Amino acid sequence: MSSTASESSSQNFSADELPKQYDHAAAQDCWYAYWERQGYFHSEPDPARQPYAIVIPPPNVTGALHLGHALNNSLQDVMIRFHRMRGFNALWMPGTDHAGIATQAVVERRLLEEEGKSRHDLGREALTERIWQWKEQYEKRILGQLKQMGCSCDWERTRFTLDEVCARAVRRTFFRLFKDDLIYRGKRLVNWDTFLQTAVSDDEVFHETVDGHFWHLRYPVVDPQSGEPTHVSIATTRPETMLGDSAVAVHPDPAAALDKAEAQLREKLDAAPEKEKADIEAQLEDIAARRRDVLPRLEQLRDMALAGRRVLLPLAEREIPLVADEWAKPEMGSGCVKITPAHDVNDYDVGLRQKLPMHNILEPDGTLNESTGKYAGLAIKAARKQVVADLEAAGLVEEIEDRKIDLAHSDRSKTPIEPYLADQWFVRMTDLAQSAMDAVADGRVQIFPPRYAKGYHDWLSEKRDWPVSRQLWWGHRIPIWSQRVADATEREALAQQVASLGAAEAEVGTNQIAVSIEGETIHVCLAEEDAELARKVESLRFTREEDVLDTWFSSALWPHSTLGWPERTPELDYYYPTSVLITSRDIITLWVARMVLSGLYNVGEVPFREVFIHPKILDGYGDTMSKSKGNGVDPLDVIDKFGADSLRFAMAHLTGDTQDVRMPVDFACPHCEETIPQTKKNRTLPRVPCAKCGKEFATQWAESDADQALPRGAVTSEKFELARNFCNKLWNASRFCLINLEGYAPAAVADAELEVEDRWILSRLATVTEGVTEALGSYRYSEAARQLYDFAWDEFCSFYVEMAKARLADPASRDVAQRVLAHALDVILRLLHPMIPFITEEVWQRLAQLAPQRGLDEPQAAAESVMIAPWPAADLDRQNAEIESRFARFQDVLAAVREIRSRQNVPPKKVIEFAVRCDAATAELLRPMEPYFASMAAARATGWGEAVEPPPLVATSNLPGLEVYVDVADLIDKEAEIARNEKEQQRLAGAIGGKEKKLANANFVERAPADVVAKERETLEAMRQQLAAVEATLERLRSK
RNA sequence: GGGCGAUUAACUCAGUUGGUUCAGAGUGCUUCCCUUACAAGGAAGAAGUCGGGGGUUCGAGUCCCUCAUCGCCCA
Repeated sequence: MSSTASESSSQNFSADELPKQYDHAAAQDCWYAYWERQGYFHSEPDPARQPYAIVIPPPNVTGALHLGHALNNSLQDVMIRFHRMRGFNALWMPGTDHAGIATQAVVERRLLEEEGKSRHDLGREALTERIWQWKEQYEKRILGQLKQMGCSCDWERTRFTLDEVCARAVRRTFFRLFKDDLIYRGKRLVNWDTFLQTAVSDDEVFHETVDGHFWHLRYPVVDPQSGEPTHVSIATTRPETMLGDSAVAVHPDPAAALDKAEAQLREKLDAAPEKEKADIEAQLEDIAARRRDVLPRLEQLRDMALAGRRVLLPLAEREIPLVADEWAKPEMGSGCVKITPAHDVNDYDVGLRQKLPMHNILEPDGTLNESTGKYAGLAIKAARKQVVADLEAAGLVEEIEDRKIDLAHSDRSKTPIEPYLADQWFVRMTDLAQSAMDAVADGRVQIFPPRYAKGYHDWLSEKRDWPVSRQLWWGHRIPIWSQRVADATEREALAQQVASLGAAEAEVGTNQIAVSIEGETIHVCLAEEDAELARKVESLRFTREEDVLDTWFSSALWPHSTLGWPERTPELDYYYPTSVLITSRDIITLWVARMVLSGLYNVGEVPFREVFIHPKILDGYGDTMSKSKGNGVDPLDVIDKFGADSLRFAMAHLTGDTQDVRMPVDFACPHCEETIPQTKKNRTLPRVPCAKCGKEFATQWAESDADQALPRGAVTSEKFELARNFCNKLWNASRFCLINLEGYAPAAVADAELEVEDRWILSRLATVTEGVTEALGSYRYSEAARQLYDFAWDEFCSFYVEMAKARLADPASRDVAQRVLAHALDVILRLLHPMIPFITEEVWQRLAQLAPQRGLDEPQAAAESVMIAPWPAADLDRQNAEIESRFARFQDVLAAVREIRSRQNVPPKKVIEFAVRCDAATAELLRPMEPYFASMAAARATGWGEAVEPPPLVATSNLPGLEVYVDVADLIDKEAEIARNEKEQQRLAGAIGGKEKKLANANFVERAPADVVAKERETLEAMRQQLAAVEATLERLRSK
């Protein structure tokens, strides 16, 4: 449907050439290619212009984009296009993230499902080769999706977190950290994914409550003396871990602990609502009982612990100490607790406090290791069964309780997490975290909405060291080579050798090689990917670390790595710090904080001046959208059905500053287009019947051949209809303009030539331009969208265009009307372009064919594309409060006439007569609008002013200061009019009573500002007049 | 347990420094209209004790306290 800009020639549009419905698909293909061809997306450093830069939060190559991405990227594109139009040299840096564990997990899972192979069957090289293939496929798909959404990224600069440029930045950063002694290796308890055989971060763990058991076990006391217990009882949900126990703990002061627990319960009891009191009281009784029955025994055990007594760990037949530690809770269970430092987070802390040995009982694959003797090789589940059986045989199982257990699962493999002691590389965070906190505290980085700064600070202030190693094959391999040596002498010798080896090109401790000593281990870090040097290091019997870096390590560098750091490129000089980062709140800590600290560390400057955190989209039930729930909306389905502009406008329209927004989700029936609300029930079915046409369609769950044979029902939302309808409205208003611009001749328009409606629309246009500019400038997207929606629809379409019709038909007034119309449309298109780029370009290009020069003061050639047109400046001289209030008067009277027509059921085509009683000034204002009452309400005015007398049988409408009479003698529904007036009488009487009371209140009159009081008096007076008019009308109606 | 958000019409949401006739929009619903830009439209209508309670104030949807419910994050 679109003609390209290049073939622009003056022509006229007839109604037939322009479809009544906007064809989004055609416009999208045409104009995206055009923009790309013209090079509008590309940005080069240009010191003469001010830069505006955004780096994309790189989407994971794990899968296709979802609605959250659509939101995130729509908002970025709005900002980029807005600033590009404002004259900034705008760069949007695109790219994707290798998403280490997530991507490897997906590929590994497919490998297992489709070929029955594990990654070890393939080997490192072959597996990463597979993942690269996956990456190529998805990167292409993701970038294609962004293009379909209209994103104006600089594709020539597309990066990938694992490409050479990013790799170099990662390598250099790691090396610097290493050299600055900010990298160290340590044993830590990590969340171990036994399926993927890697540590996962806390953020990659989700908790689920499952049915489990609580095993109460007995450990024999070694050589019990008389009066001492022969056994201690402990309880566990994971009995197999007892093989790794290092101690049994009892509280050092059980009496005090019970006191404290009791005090807390009492406090809770006082505050608790009635229904919870009984429960708390029961707990208090339990504590009292414990004080009586259990406390003496615990104190005895405590004394035994202090005396260094031991218990015998069954099965392992190992003696372990009784220790006194506060982790043991006298108010719970037996009051004693087993301590397994290598396999429980809390126990790990106890282990450190009590200096206990840490017995690791697991192999990385989740089987028990050789230290467990006869259990070695068993998987956890089997080992558990065997351990329990053996303990039962030994008579050491007291009781087995059923219990709900909170079990951590890996988000990646969906298998249970095992706490596991492993060697990990860490980044020391103390100073780095502080630098990132300072940057936000002193405003170098501003976060919007500001409340999110708190979470950022709280998280950073813990300054927890960052575990950066991942036991994966997909990622940046850690550039460290290590070797254990026998003693200090050997260590010195080796260090010398490393030094000499580097000497040819660089020296140890310079910018190529760095060395650190950890006990008897020497670590060597290389700054560059240098196969030659690496070989030399390896020839000295150093072996390279197998692990790769946490994905976030490379993402953290994104704002400067994409600009070429560590090279000091012109891009880095010019675009860094970037302008804003637009992202969602779940990665403020994971990503934003780390970008700030690494930017400061590497470049010495923050990565961005501002951060905008946008809401998260939930479905109508408040659930997060996800494929696994079946409530995920695919942006491509939305684009297909509603168009990219509708998707984008809807995204902007819902972006306020709340933390999430709800979007009720529907199925779109492929047979009849009907939307069928999605319920928690039908969203998991393979096929769903349409509520309207009754035919069935398939969902994402369709598996059987029969189900898959059905046409697929897309998941969408009715929320997009608002945006689609708006685009269509804009299209049709544009269509009207295009059809009526025949013979347009650009010329300056003098103020004297302007009609009331011209001055009104120009005044409103100035205000809206100002408002939208301000709203976008402060990330108030929904505000900007709403202002534009209301203005374009309710003011431009409903009034200005309607009123232009008559003027366009009259040769005497046609020219000016055309010029103002073209100008107004021009500004509206520019204001809307950042949100709805395709349709605005489509119209812009067509408009150019009829009206290549536009503007009122001094018509000028329009830009060749709206994308590079200048952002409208608010013409504040055109703002005119008097015209606006005068126009509002007209709108009120028009609405009153229409309302009377409607309530009296006047046939649409019947012309009615009306008169308005008002003061002379108002009459003067309204009289010139008479033609518009004719065209917009089929009403002929018969009189204006104070002298107007109501006809005998009349329908009325009372407005403050004026009264509208419609002569409907031949068709009046008298009773309805009486009823309506009585209701109005009541309402006014009530309102007047309230006002009178308020004004009689001395407090109000004295303390409220004078203008407020005066206003109140005025309205009271107006209301009294209205009441009098209503009463007069009633009297007339009743007397007839 | 700590922090943060939300609670306004049947649904999804606006409501910017407390102040006019301020309780609004879109969807849905009701009535009418295929009127020469637009039925993805036009004209009109019904519909809400602004979650509960307390407080500050002449005046509270708006500010403060508190409770309830839902949700998110952190430990």
